[in-house]
Amino acid sequence: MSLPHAILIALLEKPSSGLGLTRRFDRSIGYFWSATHQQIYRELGKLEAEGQIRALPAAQPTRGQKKSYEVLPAGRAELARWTAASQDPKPHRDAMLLRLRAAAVVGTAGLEADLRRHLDLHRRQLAEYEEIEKRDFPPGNDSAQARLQHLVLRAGIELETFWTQWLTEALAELPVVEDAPADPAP
Amino acid sequence: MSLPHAILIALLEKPSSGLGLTRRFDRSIGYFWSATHQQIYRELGKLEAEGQIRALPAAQPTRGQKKSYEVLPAGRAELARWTAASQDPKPHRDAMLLRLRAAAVVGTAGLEADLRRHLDLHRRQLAEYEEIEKRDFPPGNDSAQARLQHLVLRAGIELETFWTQWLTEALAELPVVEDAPADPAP
DNA sequence: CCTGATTGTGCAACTAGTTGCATAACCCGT
DNA sequence: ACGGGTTATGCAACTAGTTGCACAATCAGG
Repeated sequence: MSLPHAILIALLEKPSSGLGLTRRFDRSIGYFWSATHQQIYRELGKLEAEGQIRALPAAQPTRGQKKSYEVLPAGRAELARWTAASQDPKPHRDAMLLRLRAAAVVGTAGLEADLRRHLDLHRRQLAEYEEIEKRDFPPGNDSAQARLQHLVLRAGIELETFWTQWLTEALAELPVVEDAPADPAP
Repeated sequence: MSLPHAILIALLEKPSSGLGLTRRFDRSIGYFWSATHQQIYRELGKLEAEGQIRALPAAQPTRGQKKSYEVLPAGRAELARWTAASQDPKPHRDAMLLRLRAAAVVGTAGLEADLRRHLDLHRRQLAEYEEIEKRDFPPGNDSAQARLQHLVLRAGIELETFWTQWLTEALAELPVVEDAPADPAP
């Protein structure tokens, strides 16, 4: 149950509206957590009801009106509690690894195009993270906060680097095995 | 929707019962997909109803009876179709990255113990994968099937390697930023 | 033999995340 | 002042995964 905490972090870093949060989850926050706007609105409602956040006064909080939230002390306390609590790592699931393993039994036919597409997506993501790094973490800024945030961004960068390398290797393996033993061969 | 396909792969590699599958998902299959026994039994039921797999005859398929399944042609075809189909990568979510980012705002108090615990878990996982590599992929075996399976295992090994390095770095950052102190126990 | 642990299968309820759609205001060009 | 795009908020239904429990068969030890 981490989405509410991701939202608390984002709001502590900068109070925002639902859509503002959605945009930030699509961009920089995306390298450690992702969420759709529906999840975010639902969670904002819950967090407000629980007294962990509150809407900043602006005008009527009617529909179609921008409504910004800030974190209350209770929310900060809950976040600190959660951060320090022991948690088991969630099991990983990766469909691309699964598909490669499937290709070992049913053949690699049709796989190459999507491998290339994923490689491209990961390269773009990597480029974007490196852009963020250049912009937000220039050498010399060594405040404790910045170092921790940079560490998290580095994880994103290194994971994307891994995937681009791995997908490149996978593509190199493909042509060698280009057969499709689709049916039970005698 | 990948669990049924993970099961098809596992059954193609070796027909098994529900519990057998559960064990394999906990072990070697775990580096690309994980599932609980309840998920597996539910999915086996569905796959059988759809005619993608069938129970091997053994005795009465009553409760408490071991019941093994094998993949039917329809199942193999569906797996080949799924493998070749274009799929978007799922967004990643990692609670530990989230907690580090939280620590940048609410302090790192209480985090160290769990970082160490995770580091230990990833080291063990890495050792286990390297054991599998030594056992199942000795140098020289260069069949197409083996190369693809090895590639997938390498992904697991390299990801675990990344995490052990990253967590080590994270631990190195901690003492420097020990703010929000309550009762530090050195 | 009976008993209690282990193996093996399974249901039901819950939690988290996704998809599809609805609605309202506001902004801009004609 | 009107029609169409964009911004912003939100509900409802669905899918996937998790948790907690139930229950039958089998097997080992007293």
